[in-house]
Amino acid sequence: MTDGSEDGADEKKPTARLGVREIAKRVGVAPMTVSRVLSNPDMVSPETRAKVLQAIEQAGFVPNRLASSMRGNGRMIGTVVPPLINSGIAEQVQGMSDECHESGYSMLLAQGEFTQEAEEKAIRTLLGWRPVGMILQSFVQSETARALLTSSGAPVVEISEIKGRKPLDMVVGVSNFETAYAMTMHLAAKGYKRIGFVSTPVHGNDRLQQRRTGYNAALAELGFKNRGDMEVEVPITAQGGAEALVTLTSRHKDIDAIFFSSDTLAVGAVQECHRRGWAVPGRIAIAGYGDIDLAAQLFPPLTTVKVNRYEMGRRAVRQLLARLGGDTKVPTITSLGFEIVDRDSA
Amino acid sequence: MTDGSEDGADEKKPTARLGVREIAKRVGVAPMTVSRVLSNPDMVSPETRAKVLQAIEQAGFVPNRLASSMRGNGRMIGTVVPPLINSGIAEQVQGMSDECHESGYSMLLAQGEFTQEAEEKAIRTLLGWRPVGMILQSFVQSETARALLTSSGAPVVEISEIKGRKPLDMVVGVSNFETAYAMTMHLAAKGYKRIGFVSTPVHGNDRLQQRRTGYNAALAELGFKNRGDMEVEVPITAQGGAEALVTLTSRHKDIDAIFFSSDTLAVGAVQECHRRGWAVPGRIAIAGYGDIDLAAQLFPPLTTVKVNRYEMGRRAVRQLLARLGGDTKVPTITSLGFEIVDRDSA
DNA sequence: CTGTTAGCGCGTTCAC
DNA sequence: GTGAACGCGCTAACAG
Repeated sequence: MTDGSEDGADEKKPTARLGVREIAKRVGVAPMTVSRVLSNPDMVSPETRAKVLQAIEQAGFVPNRLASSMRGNGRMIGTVVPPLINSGIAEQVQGMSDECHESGYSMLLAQGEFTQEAEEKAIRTLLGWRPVGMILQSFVQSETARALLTSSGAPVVEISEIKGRKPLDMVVGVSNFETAYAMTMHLAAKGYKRIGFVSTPVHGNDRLQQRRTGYNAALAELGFKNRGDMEVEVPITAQGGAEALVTLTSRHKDIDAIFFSSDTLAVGAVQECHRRGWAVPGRIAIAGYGDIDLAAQLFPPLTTVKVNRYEMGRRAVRQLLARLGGDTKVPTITSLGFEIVDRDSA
Repeated sequence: MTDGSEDGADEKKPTARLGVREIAKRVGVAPMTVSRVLSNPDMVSPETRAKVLQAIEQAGFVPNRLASSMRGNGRMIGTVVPPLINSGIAEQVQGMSDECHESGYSMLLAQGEFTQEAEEKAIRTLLGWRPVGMILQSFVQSETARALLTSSGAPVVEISEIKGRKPLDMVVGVSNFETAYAMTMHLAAKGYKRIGFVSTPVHGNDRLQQRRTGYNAALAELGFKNRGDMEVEVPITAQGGAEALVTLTSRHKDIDAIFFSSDTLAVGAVQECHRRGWAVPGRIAIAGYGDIDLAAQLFPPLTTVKVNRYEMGRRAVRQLLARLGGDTKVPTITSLGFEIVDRDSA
């Protein structure tokens, strides 16, 4: 049944499946020895080791990590992220990926901006692979998902808002409230008195919610007015930013500054200003969030909130690995700093 | 040894590991029945099925895909991609991811721009997970890696240059040669006579190599000169684009157009022009590649080459799945179209 | 240092 | 429609 090409003899099937077993047979040692060469080379005598390694090389043998994982030696980290396009998430993924590979782990990726059901499904799928740890890009919404995560026993890092809801396990992030509060105050300090706020849809996104809250907290403290009419939600595209600018400036003739919750939006708005011949910040000041690569090069250079997304990704993985390494006093919450980068656009 | 908390009695360990076995026991059926409920529900009587599903739900059981994979029922696709930042690759990843999840597959991601050794290592790691298929973002360089891939038996899609080296298996992509040739001709047709070319480092990147070749082929056909001094390589950042603009314009006072191999670079160059008060395209024309979201919103709107990266990602996965589904006459090469988007910057 | 034994969770015969 | 037994590739634990 297996292969009809050779005689029925039981010797030397040409297609014998490659495994530690087969390698062991070829070298004349026990499978366990091969396994040790792979994971604890020091426990094997140099000569044996050399012979085994050579056989492995020559056979093109790649150890089966599925089997290792089943025996409790998993090296996979599962992660679910929002859409990569325009969002700055790409840098986080890069950071996670770099850190993972440097430590010999692989990264399983699931994507989507989530309804509770979709989030739950993604998490369920990931958990099916029995990852040794999970990294999520926001607080988990669904109760079922939280239960699943907990009972999986895998450590979890949420990259999210630092304050607020009780984390499932560990959190890495910045206080979005603080950043937005700080930027709003910064704009006020520079003399702007009518400050608008533009973001992508906040529903179900605790980071954006906190930014909006921070903005409003600052306004309240300053005694500035906002009956909700200083805020707009748009899709995360340059066009969205341009449209928000139009909406807000036509709604409020005297608006003098707009704080965008994403550099992508801010860049779009600046282009719209050029198109209309409006001076930035003369006619209207523009501030962004994220400090993307383009921000410093933009004309005029963009005032923005700098958060080190790449580092956030790395940290998340590092915390996970520390916990896995048995480090019992890994911090539950890691708050990365941020910076208000004051350039010319505001 | 397993758990010291309960009495030594052999009944009802509270932490009995959850598997089909355990679910089966709770419902009072055989493990196989549970398995069938999961994969071939129709083979089980409705009442039994309902009971099983309920037990699964209530226990929070997530089937172990590692085990399924070991039995030849894998649902994982491995992929190695260049850095996500600024590169437009994010859209491809999004496309792959969407298509994967819609079809019930998971995506294992490895990253890096590659030396041969790094590429080989990444591929080896991925193959360790026994993916049912692999998607690579360029032609595989290393002979060893090619051998590994081949002997793994997994179908492979290279997202790459369409023409040139013989593909390992399947290819999805555009002809970068054609696109660059077309854009260069387009610029010439609009009257530009001194056309420069800027790209990120082409070494080891067949797509960029083909773009440069296409550009040069067009120049030659047009009778335009380029002794290599009309070309510059810079990092893939907005700043890189700005610097390339400066380099090229100071080297050639009469240069009248620059074709950037990436929109990111072109956007940076346009900002530099604003800074210098140069009219675009009056003083110098700028063309990009990729048609990123910002391109259409840029001031002035960017003339660029549009390739549907998201769709490329989806197609790659679809080809893989078609092959896996037993479709024997899956095309080996899929060439997606492209479009010269003529806007105002050139 | 090396070999032996047992079993991870599931799918797959092949009987009933 | 259902169940029992075996094996996938690897490795922890214990001998030798």
